[in-house]
Amino acid sequence: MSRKRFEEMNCGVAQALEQVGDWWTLLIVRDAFFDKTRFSEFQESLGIAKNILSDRLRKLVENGVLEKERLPEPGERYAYRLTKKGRDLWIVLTAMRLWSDKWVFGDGDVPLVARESDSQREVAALLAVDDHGEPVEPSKLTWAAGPGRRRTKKRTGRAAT
Amino acid sequence: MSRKRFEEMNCGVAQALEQVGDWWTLLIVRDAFFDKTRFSEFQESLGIAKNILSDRLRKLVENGVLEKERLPEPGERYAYRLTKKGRDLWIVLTAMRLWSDKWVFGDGDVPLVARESDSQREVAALLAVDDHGEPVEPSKLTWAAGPGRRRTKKRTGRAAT
DNA sequence: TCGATAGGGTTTTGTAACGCAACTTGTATG
DNA sequence: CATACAAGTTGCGTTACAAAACCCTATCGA
Repeated sequence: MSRKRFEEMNCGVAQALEQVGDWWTLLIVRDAFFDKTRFSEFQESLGIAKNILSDRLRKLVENGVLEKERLPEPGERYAYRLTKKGRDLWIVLTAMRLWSDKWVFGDGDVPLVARESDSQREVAALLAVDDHGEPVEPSKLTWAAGPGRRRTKKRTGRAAT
Repeated sequence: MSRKRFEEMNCGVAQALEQVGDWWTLLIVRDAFFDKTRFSEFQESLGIAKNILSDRLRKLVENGVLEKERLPEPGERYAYRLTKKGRDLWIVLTAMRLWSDKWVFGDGDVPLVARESDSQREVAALLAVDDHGEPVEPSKLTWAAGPGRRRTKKRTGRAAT
């Protein structure tokens, strides 16, 4: 049976998974942040099968996360670059990396840090802020329906965010 | 052959994917944030097959993201609750949700918002900060090797973060 | 006490997705 | 002309996933 799709789920997490929730996709995006642009660069770096890489790159381009550009070099050479939408995934990757730093690697075993290039200050955490940039206390957060909230068809009640 | 594992990749993103990068896993965690605790609650909410749910819950418990508690109720009743490690995934879910709000739903179609319970202030963004809580400029960020950085075995050079 | 019901799974079975290797295409270079 | 390389495509075998059916334990109701 085909893998279940999350498109119809009225939930941002599900939608993000739909576009980048694949095993390889986020790693390709991560490599793109490291200025990798070429098919062969992704392939070597990730050890991914070529047909899988081909498929993922195509989907990423379709979804507007990457853009494909033909290079003026000899032969059929392409560059895959992050779009604005793709660069906005930076925060997702950072959230995952910080979580792993804390819970998988632990202090002292962190393999990679992000720094502001001029000041060399390190990104230590992500802070939730409101629309004025004022911090919001994470422990006090609750969820509420937004303007685009749909009821699901089957159950009238609570869940199925 | 078997799906490639990312355990050996010395990269936080890969490690996070290894533990919660599955199609269903993050959605289960999301439901856990909505105070769902019971097998049947997850199943109804997600429409997931019972064997898959069983498998994912087991792995989440193994990885310390959820803990399984036997309830004093009649029958074999269990509650699955987020551990501290699991609750720390809040930031990852939020990052994905905000990304989708911006790039998939768009303004006005956001299905869900997070608010501080007393002030009702809405989480509008995530801000990268250094260890003093001072904001870091995202556009200026670069990556650097951390203390736990390993070289990969096969290629001596550049990549394989 | 015997069946019905419910939660929380396992087993079975089919299929889609994955992974590998081999092949293809287009363009340069020796 | 032969070779090399990038960027795929094709074919094929295996695996993991999904759906449905089944199972086990426990309580409740008659």
